[in-house]
Amino acid sequence: MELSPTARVLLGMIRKGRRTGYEIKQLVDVSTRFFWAASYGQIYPELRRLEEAGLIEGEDDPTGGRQRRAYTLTPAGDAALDEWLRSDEEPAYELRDEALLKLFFSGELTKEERLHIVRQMRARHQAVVDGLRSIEEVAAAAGGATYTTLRFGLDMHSWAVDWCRKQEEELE
Amino acid sequence: MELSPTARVLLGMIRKGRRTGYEIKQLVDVSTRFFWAASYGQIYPELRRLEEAGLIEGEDDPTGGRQRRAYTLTPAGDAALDEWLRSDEEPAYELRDEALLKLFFSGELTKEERLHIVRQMRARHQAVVDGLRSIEEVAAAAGGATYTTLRFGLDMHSWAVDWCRKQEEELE
DNA sequence: ATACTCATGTAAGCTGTTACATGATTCT
DNA sequence: AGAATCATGTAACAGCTTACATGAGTAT
Repeated sequence: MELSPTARVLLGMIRKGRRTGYEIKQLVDVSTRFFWAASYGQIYPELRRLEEAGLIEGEDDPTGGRQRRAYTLTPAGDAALDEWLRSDEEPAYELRDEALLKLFFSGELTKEERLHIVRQMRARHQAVVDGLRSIEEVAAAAGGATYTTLRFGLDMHSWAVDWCRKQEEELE
Repeated sequence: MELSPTARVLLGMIRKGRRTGYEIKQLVDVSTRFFWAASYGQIYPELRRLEEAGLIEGEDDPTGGRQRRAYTLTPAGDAALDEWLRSDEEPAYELRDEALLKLFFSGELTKEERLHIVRQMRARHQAVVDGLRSIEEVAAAAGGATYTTLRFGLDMHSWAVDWCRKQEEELE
């Protein structure tokens, strides 16, 4: 059972506990967002597809008159998630960094302009560091693999901030 | 003049010298690929659009009976490239790392299985390091901004390799 | 001969975002 | 009363990859 990119994060989040599409979106935004984003436009249609495929089971669960549908994994969904987690295929890795592209083409710019690009780049990484730090305590309490990945993000973007600073010093 | 993502790399590559679509693809694959990829399916249609928009100028330049079309920047294209390079907008940054997502959801796996994921992740980063090292000498000779960005890639993925190794030690 | 590289291009399909629409509940 | 949050969903569009098609020149 080949899972779509969004299906991977949905199954993973649902295994952590019974979830609605809305809750999954909130969770993604405070945890995997920096290396695996998802939007409502992907989440809701994909939840329907996964239910049709028998990997998850939805149950209407309104709060008052407000509609709500919560999902749990079926045994097939549980197996599909494990199969993906244990698969040997080379995991996808994709990066798109506009600041780096600007830097690549900055050969004909002045020193000040190049410096400006590096500062933009540093600010970008710093913003991610700040965002991750603000949720670090919660993640640290949860501990385990969740916290490990957050640490990776924090350490990597901090490393990038340092790299930019060094670059700025060289240019000054 | 708002440039499409692919247009940015095309204009930048063409400013470095008169180029064909094929040459641009080769160049991208040995330079920006690790932070900004492009495929033929994007390159050729976009070259046509940029010519229609008056940012580049194409000239037929066959080698024997083999068709070939080489492009140069128009003054408008040159200005558009500079405008983008100097713009103040927050540069886009996007990362999609499947290994990290697996790690995030690895809470219910055994230690061996988690170790396997980290090793996959390390191999992934190591492959990029190897790829970049193989072109390092050429880039170092060219020097300047081109080499700086290659160094960033080399240093960042080397850092990631080290991070994985530490993680592996902790798990062993 | 045949395989590889040079060279251009398109069609189908997948993935994703953005913007919008709808409506209920809760907080100030 | 009005704003924010909870909650679901869709339509339009943007961007990209893959696979294929075509054909010429070059190296083995």
